[in-house]
Amino acid sequence: MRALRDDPAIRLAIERKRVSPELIDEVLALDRGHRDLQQAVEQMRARQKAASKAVSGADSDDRAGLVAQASELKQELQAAEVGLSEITARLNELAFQIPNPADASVPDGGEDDGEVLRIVGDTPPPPPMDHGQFGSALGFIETDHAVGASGARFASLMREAVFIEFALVQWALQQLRDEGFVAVVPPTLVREEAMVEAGFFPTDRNQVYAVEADELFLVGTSEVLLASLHRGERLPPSQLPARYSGVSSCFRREAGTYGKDTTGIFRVHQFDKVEMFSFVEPSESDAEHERLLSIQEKLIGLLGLPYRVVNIAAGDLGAAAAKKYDIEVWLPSEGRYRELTSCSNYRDFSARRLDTRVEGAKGQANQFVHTLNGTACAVGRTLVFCLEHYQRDGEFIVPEVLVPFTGFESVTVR
RNA sequence: GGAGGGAUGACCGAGUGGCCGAAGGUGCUCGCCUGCUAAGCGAGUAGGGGGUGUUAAACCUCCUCGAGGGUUCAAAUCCCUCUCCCUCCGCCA
Repeated sequence: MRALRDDPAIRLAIERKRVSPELIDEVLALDRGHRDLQQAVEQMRARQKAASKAVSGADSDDRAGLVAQASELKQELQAAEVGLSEITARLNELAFQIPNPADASVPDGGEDDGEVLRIVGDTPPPPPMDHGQFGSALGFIETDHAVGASGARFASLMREAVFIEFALVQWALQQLRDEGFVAVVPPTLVREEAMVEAGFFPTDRNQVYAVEADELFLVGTSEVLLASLHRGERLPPSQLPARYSGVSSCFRREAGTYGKDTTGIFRVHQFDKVEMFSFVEPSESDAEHERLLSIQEKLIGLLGLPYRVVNIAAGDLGAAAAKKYDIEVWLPSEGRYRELTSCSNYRDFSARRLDTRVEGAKGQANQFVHTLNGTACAVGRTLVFCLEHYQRDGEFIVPEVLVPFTGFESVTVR
């Protein structure tokens, strides 16, 4: 990453993510200074080592003098090392704030500047009830007690909704198994280290719940654990691509969203999600990105939901993503498209932090793998869309593909 | 929660202050030998950072023996902290 300091294109790609040029300048300057100092320190260390080595061969007459000499070099070395570690620490701190550069195919701009790639399906008018009202009427969504026990943005799913929830999970997992994904139920509490390596900290720290007493963090997505599956490993090329599907509850503080989506369960602190994660050869990551997207489109298509695909603009990308597609589904009660899934190519951003590499061909250096992730099924939110699109005269019709898993075809308001 | 034991290269395993980036073995690669197979013989075989170099080769240098810190002229080896694994006891299932 720092090796790409000389490529002006990279710099531009980073600046498109709304990073101040001053930060980049400072990092580059620090880097220059760091390397110079490192050279100097290494030379001193080499001399010191040589002096120290001379001691072992010397007989007792010379010994005292040689030790004194080595000792002196040691003093100088230590002084220089202090300077080096200071500059290293500062460099690291700043360098960690530099996001993954945006891909060339990513549009400029912010939240509203995403490029709509395609639109699939019709946009029906609002149903009689929005998903919250309908969910309550069906006895699917219970918030009163949940708010009392846990606070705003928490809810219980009840009755048939629970079976629909697990039907979605089961169905999605089976689809992914057919696509070659290895299913994983990972831990949802992780150490800080895991958050950093997966690329969430420091940037998204305020979105994460912390369990202070044990210094653990509740994951916002199973991606964190899936990423760590090959941490520190050098994979033989034959093991790639490696694809995993994770199921877990996800916890998000949703800081900074006060007043948004306060009705129903569109935006809650806790939800279940089936996630896809791929480790691939660097040359394969663009193709894999399209592949993950096509799986998402297939799943949403099978559920019969109308959607559009958006290529997210540079300023709206997270730190780790070089490129991201969101699939937004039409939410009839609001008369607009709302995000259901997203799918990112991190390239080697988190692979560097995780130290996950592929072995190079004979004589070639090992390379960092590329990692990608995408939502297969955000269960709660999928239910939201289904509650609006499958509302027929006060009756909820179970999407056809889920019926084998639920064992019932519809639910009537009681 | 209490008491011990451990973590070394792809793997097994030696190594209690300098000659250790690391014996030996297995595996793997290359070569030889053999009519195929097995056996045998010889050689090679860690990763990462920085630098010189037009790419590559090559070379220089530093770091890495679970992680981090300390002692020392010198640490795989001594001290401290942490993580993980194993055994025993307790506890809960």
